[in-house]
Amino acid sequence: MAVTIKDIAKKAGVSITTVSRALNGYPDVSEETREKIKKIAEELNYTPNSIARGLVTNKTQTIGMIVSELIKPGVYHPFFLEVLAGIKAGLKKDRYDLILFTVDPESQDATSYEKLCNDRKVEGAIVEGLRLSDPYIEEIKGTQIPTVLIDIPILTDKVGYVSSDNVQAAFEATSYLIKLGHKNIGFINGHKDAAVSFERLEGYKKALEKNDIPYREEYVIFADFTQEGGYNAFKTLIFEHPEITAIFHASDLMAMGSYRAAKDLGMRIPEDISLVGFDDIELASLITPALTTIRQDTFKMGYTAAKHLLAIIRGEKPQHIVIPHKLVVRDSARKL
Amino acid sequence: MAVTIKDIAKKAGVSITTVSRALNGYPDVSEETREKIKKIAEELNYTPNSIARGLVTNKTQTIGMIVSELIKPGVYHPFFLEVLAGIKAGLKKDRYDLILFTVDPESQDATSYEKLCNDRKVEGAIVEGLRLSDPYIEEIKGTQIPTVLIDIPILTDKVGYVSSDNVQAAFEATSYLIKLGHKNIGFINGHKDAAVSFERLEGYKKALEKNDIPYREEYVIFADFTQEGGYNAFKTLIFEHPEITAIFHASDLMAMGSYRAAKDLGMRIPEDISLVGFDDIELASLITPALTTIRQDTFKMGYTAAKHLLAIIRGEKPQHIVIPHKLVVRDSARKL
DNA sequence: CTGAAAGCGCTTACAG
DNA sequence: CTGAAAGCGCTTACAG
Repeated sequence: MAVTIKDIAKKAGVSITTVSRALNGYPDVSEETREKIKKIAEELNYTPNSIARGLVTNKTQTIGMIVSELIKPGVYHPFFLEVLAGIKAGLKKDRYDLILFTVDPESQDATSYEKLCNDRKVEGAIVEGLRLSDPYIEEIKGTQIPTVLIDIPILTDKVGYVSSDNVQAAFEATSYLIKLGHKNIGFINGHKDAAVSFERLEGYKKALEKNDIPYREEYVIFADFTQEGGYNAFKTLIFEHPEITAIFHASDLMAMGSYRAAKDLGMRIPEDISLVGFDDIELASLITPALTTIRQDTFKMGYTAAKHLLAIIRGEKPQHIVIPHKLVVRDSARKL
Repeated sequence: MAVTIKDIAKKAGVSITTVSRALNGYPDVSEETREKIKKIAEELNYTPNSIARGLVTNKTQTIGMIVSELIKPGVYHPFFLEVLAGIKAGLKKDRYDLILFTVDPESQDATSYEKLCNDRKVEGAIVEGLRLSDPYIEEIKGTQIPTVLIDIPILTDKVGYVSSDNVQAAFEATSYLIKLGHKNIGFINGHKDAAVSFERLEGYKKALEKNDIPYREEYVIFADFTQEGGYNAFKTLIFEHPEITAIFHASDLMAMGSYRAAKDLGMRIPEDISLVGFDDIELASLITPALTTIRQDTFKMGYTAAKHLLAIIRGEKPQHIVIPHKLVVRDSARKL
């Protein structure tokens, strides 16, 4: 039904070998023949069968994107879309296509990471949103499939990763609060199943330390990145430690929870409590008062991840690539 | 390198034909042979080469998802993620994989719809976010590729679509405002490049008509679904028609723009102006006052689109499938 | 510059 | 119940 090189060969009166070579731009075809073949291909509206080509070249021009818990309100998903757009942009020039896999820890399908990738013969994969406890993590550490992770620190001879400098970002956010005069600063962190949580905690501690403010473990709550989690954490923090005047959050969603909790408790932002978030989701600039937060360049993360994956596929050495972030100062924190 | 049926055949001392049949569950293989082959396949950690299979069966177990303007703040993208999750869920049982294509009108790549699909030999496609003026629209009307559109009304022998009942939804939203006592009701609509805009306008008109309220064209502004668009439209509406007491919006994002504009103008919601949105994005329940809006079951839209596409691929007749919506009453509209 | 042939890893009549 | 063979649509040494 679909037109093949055989049809073109017949019509052009040449062999399929020549057709293949002409169409693929090999130099050893006379210009005349090439032109004729190209014209016929055009006329017949020929589309090469990528499946057949894939079978022989063992290249599929496909990379896999593996996302965990796609719509659960989790770590990365507020900006999954932008990362995705970045990836697509990064793949475009090399004409790679993207096949999307979604997994979730509960029903991991008993499909191993390698199997997932091999089934579809993807040439490499970008992985996002995996929890540290996910079995895929261990597998990826040992895989030979070119892989780039987003926000998950694994570096082997085939696996690299892209992330913000979470330590530095948290350091800046906390330092900002300190500069405003705050000393009793709470930290509503993400869950312990995300690498970024530990990195951000480290940055938070560093900022305190640098300013000679003692670290108090009870000022830190591991929530789960969600609004609900932030809501509860805020209440706990404020009830148990009313001396707290500012809170840094490891996600904007949790900061939103704090907004709601503050409102419930009759506290005003930033008059009664200063808040800083992390992510700069759309909401952050729309809410009143607008949220001061860390903006990650998520499009660039995706773009860079794609480009780096392509490089690894070409044989380059995997790296950890850091994407710049930025503290966006708005109205949710005040000078003490 | 990778293990093939040949390896299994050799090890089992049978032909590759038998291996293929045993592994694919054909009945005409002795249980004994089947068991042996299965065990060996397991041992060798065999993964069938889907490319090779695809070449011979001419089935790829792949469907394409085509999204336009992925990260431009557009019509559908606030809930792209949920639709996507729904699609993945709908595809899961039949073990179809999803390949994601992003297109945008400006750089349509000169790649036709058919070409896009044929290149990757997808068995069908789900299309979302296309503008009515997109050239793909015309192509899709004539395509033989099984296709399901989201929110774009095209129905042929191979193409079906899934949408909310936008007329009814807009009717309900407007009627709700009328029931609260509002008579001068503005409508900030989406752009004219979306089918839903016309449907929602129709529903708005119908509600007015049913309640003997004359339709006034100047109360309707076609914005572009974005926050910025809503912001400007709100100001225009309020400046030119200060008698307006309520505004229905064709997207929550535009309603957010109205929130901001109202604030700038020193108007309180809902005391001075009642607002109703459309979509029920996450923001809607988080903002103060919480936004009354139409919730679309976007996960279900995706799920249904996927299931319906599979049905079309199996030869069933395409349909227009309506996904139920719901008016979610919150705090942004008051009784007059 | 061009073509015949082998082969990628499968599936599927066909024959036994 | 099993196997030999053809074929899916390409690419790529190899030979000329």
